[in-house]
Amino acid sequence: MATIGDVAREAGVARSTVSAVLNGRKLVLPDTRRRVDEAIAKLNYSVNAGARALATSRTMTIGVVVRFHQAEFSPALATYLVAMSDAASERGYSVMLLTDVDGAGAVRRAIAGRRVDGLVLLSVVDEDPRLEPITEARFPAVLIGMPLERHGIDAVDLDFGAGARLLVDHLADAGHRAATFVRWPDELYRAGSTYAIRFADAAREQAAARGLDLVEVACPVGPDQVRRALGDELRRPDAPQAVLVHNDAAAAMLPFALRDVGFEVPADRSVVSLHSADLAHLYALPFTSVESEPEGVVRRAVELLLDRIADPAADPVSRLVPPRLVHRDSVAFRRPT
Amino acid sequence: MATIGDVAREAGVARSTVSAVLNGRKLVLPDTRRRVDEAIAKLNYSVNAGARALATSRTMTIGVVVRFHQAEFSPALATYLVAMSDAASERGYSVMLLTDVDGAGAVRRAIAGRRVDGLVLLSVVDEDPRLEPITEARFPAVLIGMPLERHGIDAVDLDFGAGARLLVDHLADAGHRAATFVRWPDELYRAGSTYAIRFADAAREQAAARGLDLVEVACPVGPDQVRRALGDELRRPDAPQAVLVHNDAAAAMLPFALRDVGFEVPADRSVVSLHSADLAHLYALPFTSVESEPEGVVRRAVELLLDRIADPAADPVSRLVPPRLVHRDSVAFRRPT
DNA sequence: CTGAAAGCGCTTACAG
DNA sequence: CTGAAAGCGCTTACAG
Repeated sequence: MATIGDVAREAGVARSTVSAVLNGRKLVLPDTRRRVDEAIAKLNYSVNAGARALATSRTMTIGVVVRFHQAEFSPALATYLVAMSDAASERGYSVMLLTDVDGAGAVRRAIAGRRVDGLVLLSVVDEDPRLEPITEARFPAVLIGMPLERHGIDAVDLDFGAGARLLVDHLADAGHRAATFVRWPDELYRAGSTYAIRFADAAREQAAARGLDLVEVACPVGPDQVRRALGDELRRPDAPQAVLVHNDAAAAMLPFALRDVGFEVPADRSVVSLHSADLAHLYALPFTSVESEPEGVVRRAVELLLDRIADPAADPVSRLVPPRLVHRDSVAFRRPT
Repeated sequence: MATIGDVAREAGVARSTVSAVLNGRKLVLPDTRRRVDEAIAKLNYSVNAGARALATSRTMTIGVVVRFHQAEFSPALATYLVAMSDAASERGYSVMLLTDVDGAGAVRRAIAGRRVDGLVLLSVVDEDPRLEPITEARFPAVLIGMPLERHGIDAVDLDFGAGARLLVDHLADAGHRAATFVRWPDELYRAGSTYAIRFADAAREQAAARGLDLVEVACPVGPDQVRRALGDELRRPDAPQAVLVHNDAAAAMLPFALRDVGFEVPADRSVVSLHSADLAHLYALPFTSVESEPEGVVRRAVELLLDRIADPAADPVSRLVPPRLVHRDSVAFRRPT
């Protein structure tokens, strides 16, 4: 493999001159630049990223720390990772995958080995143990997720609170006065899942404000159990005419549960949901809904991280990505009773 | 951040001595080693991976080239990526994500920038354009997928042919003489999807050998269309009593399609399938089946790659991971007619 | 067994 | 505008 020295020799200039044209610095005579470019092409030269990293102490790679969490909906993870890599490479960065059951250890090692310029943490929860090594080293990082206590670390996430309000308003605007709120299992809230908590809190508050009665149902785990639980709930004689869903498994199974009990949407039930965009696509979910925005969230995260790398001392920033309501005619208008 | 020089000074030895203990070389007096270890602990030193890479010309990272393919079942991708990272880090390697619509370009750049010691290509198809830059540079790489022409590149994949034979045998052993073969859309075969082709070829051959009539149904794309197509097929009066599935969307929708037409498994239909392990888990698929083995395949791929990096001149190897049949009582015994 | 020296392939002041 | 020199943080022969 050719080195910068080979190119310099071929072009009859100093290595620093080659470096100058490589880095697009001015102050190189057009003619010299041309000779260097020719030498580069002739030798098929390409700069050694590692050597450059050592000289500049910038690796031009960001680490993405994925939390290993069987319980959650993993299919969406690939979308986040690919989007991350795409967004990063647009800005000249590469992405290194950091997986380890011991997330804090992975973070610590990544920082210590100086293999990355910054970190993106996926699926951040409240009291996330991965935050400590970051604050300790004052290392550039951004959280995807919005824990209550961010310890001065930048964070970005979909605005789940606003999403909940959008959905509740949509039901209330259509004249509904009560809704079944199908939500995640209790464990998820206890585990500090920030999006689940923010959605539920906002949903309750907005429902109260709009005079919508919320009947909460915590879903079990596992497709069959979910389907059965939904069926039982739908069959209840005093069940509300509307369903508000924040639970990917439930959103996926609801069409089947509705069919099980012979209900049509929106004739028998109005349904709104907030769920993963991947899930919606995979199951072709037919509900008016707010969907996660992996590309938007990830793009913001990468922007924030590069800003942070550029200016480590700037004030910490938290960014909520505004949710969008996608209409799919799953809500019927009810006359106020 | 402390450097090796700081440690050497602290311990009162030469930098080369620190390097020796760092790399576990013998020939360091126990006492010296102890002093060095103490200095390392005191300074919280950790070797700079980039500098080491430059000195050794081994980056200790492998690149994974993911092909961006909306049509396929992406949810499984995350499992492959995480498994890859886990397997790599067990061996002291990191994983860099290489995503680019231009796969060949991504490969070329990764090789040129010397950011990785080797490459793993995901979802390889026949005539895959990413192979050329690899053979051209004689760069260590392994394919996940088994294209007809491997150009001397190592490859590993689940043995889809053996999987097909296992399933066909299972039906034939149970006395079935005919089966509906629900397979992928024609485009996938035309696109050179190696697993689809190998499964279909082996299924046909084994079915012929075992006297099992195969009625082929190429599934459409999209959950609703798939479900409808399956329902139509099941309702056909002359349809076989058995169903052989190789199509993830169909496997996922089949339980619902069966319910749509009021069929029980295995009473009304015997079903066997080969599908993604992630899919099986996500939908809790109740079929006797062969499942993809992401962890096994990925682990083998990483092993092969590290072997290749260690010995670039060794003969190319192709490894088929043996499939396992998981029994779920979805096949009924039929008396020979 | 330990240490001084050269080198990995770059970049970046700094003279000229 | 160009080039010689030092340095980034390691490793690896090679003397001693």
